[in-house]
Amino acid sequence: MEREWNDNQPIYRQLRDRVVAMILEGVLKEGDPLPSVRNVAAEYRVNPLTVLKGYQQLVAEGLVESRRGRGMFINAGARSVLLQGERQKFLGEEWPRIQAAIQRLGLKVEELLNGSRPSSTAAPSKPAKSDPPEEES
Amino acid sequence: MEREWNDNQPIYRQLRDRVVAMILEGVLKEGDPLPSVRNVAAEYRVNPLTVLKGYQQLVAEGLVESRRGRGMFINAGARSVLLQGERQKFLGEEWPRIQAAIQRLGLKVEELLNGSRPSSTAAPSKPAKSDPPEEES
DNA sequence: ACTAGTGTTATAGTTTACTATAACAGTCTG
DNA sequence: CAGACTGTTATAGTAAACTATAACACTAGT
Repeated sequence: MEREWNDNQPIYRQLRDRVVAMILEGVLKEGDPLPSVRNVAAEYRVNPLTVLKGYQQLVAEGLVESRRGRGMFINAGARSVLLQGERQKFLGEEWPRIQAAIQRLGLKVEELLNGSRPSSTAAPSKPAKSDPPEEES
Repeated sequence: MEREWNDNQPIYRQLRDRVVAMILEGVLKEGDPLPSVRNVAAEYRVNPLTVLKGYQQLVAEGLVESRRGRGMFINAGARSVLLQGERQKFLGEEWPRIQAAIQRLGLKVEELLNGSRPSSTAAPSKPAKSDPPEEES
């Protein structure tokens, strides 16, 4: 897990998203306990309240159940619910935006979807003026 | 132009992004004036200060020049600088995240390339349990 | 000079996200 | 019961984003 935060989004939501990702990836299975609020807070150097807020987001979505004194546990069916809901959200809200951005930048969607698996430090050095969309000065 | 705001990101940055998009799309050409701070503020029902903040972001990036009493104007070279910088940012920061999400959701390249130009009300109804990645319970 | 259009700055208040510190409330183990 | 884990709530403070209102500074047209 990464220990750093993205400026674009509040920590508690990023936290929620990470748990969601872990569920989808199968790292966390249904019935499993989430790492404890205090543990996460300590490990990530973040306030326990912030962690709690992220977790309660998941409770509110019905993905996780909280049992006082025991911990927080992933509900049955969480994964398939997520798979469906997140898909819809992605296809309906994110992907269109992303696609527009790709087009604006003169990039090819197919190329991105096919050939690209940049493991980590993949900094493409200057596309060097490839194909600017129309130019009608 | 849309009149609505995304909760995920501060308005001033969304504003900045829209101008960037307009430059890339050629809606705004180099030398053109940006719509005035007060106009935008009025049209979008937003505080002039918020608009200014978005615009000054562009000034700080060297994309736009501000001339007191005249307006704010798009600098020469803005477009190509943008094309390069935004590409790098996209490929380096956004795309890896997006790709991970696509994989997690088990989305298929065809789904993304085909069905994804929903003019408005396009709600895909239940992908109906297509292909969950491994299942080893 | 006046006016109406630009960008810019000042003052001040609200809301949200995050923080620190501390206490409360259950569960389980010894 | 004591102690060590869980989640939860309370209190209070900081910083960022946004807002309302108002004034200042500059440019251009009349």
